[in-house]
Amino acid sequence: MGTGKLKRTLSEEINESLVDSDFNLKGWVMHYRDHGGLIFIDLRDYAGIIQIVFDENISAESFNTAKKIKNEYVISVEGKVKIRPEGTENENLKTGKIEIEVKKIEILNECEVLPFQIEEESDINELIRLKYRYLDLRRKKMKDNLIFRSKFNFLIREFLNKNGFFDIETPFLTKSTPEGSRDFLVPSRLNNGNFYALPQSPQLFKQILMVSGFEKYYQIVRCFRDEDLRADRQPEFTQLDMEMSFIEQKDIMSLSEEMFALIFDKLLNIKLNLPIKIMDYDDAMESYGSDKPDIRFEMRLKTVSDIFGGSSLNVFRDCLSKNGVIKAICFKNGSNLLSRKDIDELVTVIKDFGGKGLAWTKVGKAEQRPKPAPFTNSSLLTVSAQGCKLEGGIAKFITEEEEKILIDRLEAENGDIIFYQADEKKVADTVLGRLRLYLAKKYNLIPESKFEFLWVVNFPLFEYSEEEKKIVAIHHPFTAPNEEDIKLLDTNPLMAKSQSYDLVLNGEEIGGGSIRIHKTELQEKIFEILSIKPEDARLKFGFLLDALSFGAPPHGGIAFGVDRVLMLVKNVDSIRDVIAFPKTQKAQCPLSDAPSHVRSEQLRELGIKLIEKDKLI
RNA sequence: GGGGCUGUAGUUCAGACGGUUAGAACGCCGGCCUGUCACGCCGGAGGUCGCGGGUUCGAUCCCCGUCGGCCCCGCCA
Repeated sequence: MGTGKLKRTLSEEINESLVDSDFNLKGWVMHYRDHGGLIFIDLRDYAGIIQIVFDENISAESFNTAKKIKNEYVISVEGKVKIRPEGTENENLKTGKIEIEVKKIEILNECEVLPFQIEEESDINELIRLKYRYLDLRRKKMKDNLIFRSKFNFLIREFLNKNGFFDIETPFLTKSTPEGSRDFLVPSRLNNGNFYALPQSPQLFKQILMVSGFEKYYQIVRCFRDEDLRADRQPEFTQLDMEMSFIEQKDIMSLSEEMFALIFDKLLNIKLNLPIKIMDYDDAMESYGSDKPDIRFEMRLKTVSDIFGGSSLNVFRDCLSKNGVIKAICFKNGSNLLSRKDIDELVTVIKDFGGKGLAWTKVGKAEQRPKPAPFTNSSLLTVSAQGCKLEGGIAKFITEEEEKILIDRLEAENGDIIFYQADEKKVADTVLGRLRLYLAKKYNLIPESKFEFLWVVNFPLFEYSEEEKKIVAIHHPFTAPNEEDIKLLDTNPLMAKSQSYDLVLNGEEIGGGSIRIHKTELQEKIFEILSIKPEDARLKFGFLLDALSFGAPPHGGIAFGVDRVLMLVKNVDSIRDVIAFPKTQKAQCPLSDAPSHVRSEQLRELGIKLIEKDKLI
């Protein structure tokens, strides 16, 4: 007996108004409850779950077939929609007020015993999840994530199409792009000894499309980087890549904002406050010790170098004499949250962050008490005008005057702890910035349900690389300097700021872009500063330089990390949970078993001979 | 390249000073059950304790190595 006269209906389409109508449903057996003379099945299709009932008095034949059913069998049933008997409704199900009384059933496919249960509450080992990813993706959470992703992509395409953008594909088999990461290489059979590189991003091609006159380009595109993996890094990941001509930084920013506002509104029902806040790179580093500040909480870094000009503390004095800085953060209520042992452990943490040590003082309530005799070693000496005093740690090296200004500047109150870092500016900033995040995470200072966007702008154009002993580009070598900084290129290029912008969400960089250089002369000057020889530039990306010389319009763009945005928005811990078929930390795919050996003929065709790694020169 | 956590039944986890037969829950198999919904009840099967070596009378447990998974640093926008 088969089903099939009726058109298939999805579980979500069935409701109480359809009582006594006949429907055909197809799907997977989620739960199977055999009560002897009555069998219940929770049938799952992609849209949801509905209960179906087999009663031997309604259809003995169906009932007998149903006896053979096990979990995850694929079935097709025909039956009537019935209101459930009073008292047997299931409030946890959208379809919990009704059920399907089955008249006909067909088993479309059976299912082996599962390696893990589909709706297991506890976390299954990720290796097993990935090996049986098709089963993992049957789980509601994973399915929801991927369906959300699909809607997200659709909304973006719709929005950009409405705004005059063209979706144009760019090659995957291409030439190494000038961004910093390691390329995935693809050997060429027709050109033995030569290799394609998979694109780290479509950077050069999208600029060339601007030269071609498309004016507005976008692509939701795979990018490849052969670097070590992290929870938020996969070797292949997806960017929303955009480029526009005759445009300025503020236009790209406001378009991006509009797009995110639409996404948050339509998909999450959250209204974003536009415009998104903008912060200078320098301010971000100064106040948050990071170029991607998490502004969901305060605890800003403060420079206190001036206070300690004449400090009796050797570490501080030495640091200042070497042109270093002293920075501090105030950890609200830290004295109560942290034991002495916790504080000591933070010193180890700080060293992992690259700091030399960690100075601290507790903030206590000042008491009216007689001043101790001079030359005592008590740390309870000082009393500030704010009714607070510093105690413990380095307090004994801090004068009353210093204390007063410190407490003021850090807005410290009774019960707080102040942490200090004395080092060269960049180190002090980043170390304290990381401590800020560490403490916030550990002591739950971050409002989890909040979404805080932030633009970080005015990045330096260059930085000096100690490793390479030369000036390198912060963004990429096609980033345009700020107009007013062009003159600095000849005098002090490291001071020049660029027309670039990063979009940060909850302390994670989710996108970045820049206005590009569209004049050959300026581009050549940049190469010169980067010590890239003209012949090397030609070799690597001569085709872009050529293109720029044929009437390139002013242009710029931005790219967003789709996986990361989805990870944040869906509040999952890893981008693997928003990617259908991700790889393990060793960049392997347990499902397909890639990467794998290839046949020797394949290698011969490619002119490739394998040698053992330790025999490499 | 480095640091941390981890690997015991199909799954999630217990476990022991180094000492009889390594446990639980869920799943699986068999049986019973007409209102369940993570159904229930009765019975049963299921283990190279990741792999290799060492110490020991004896190792799942201790030591060394190795492989895998996850998190992080380096690396990477």
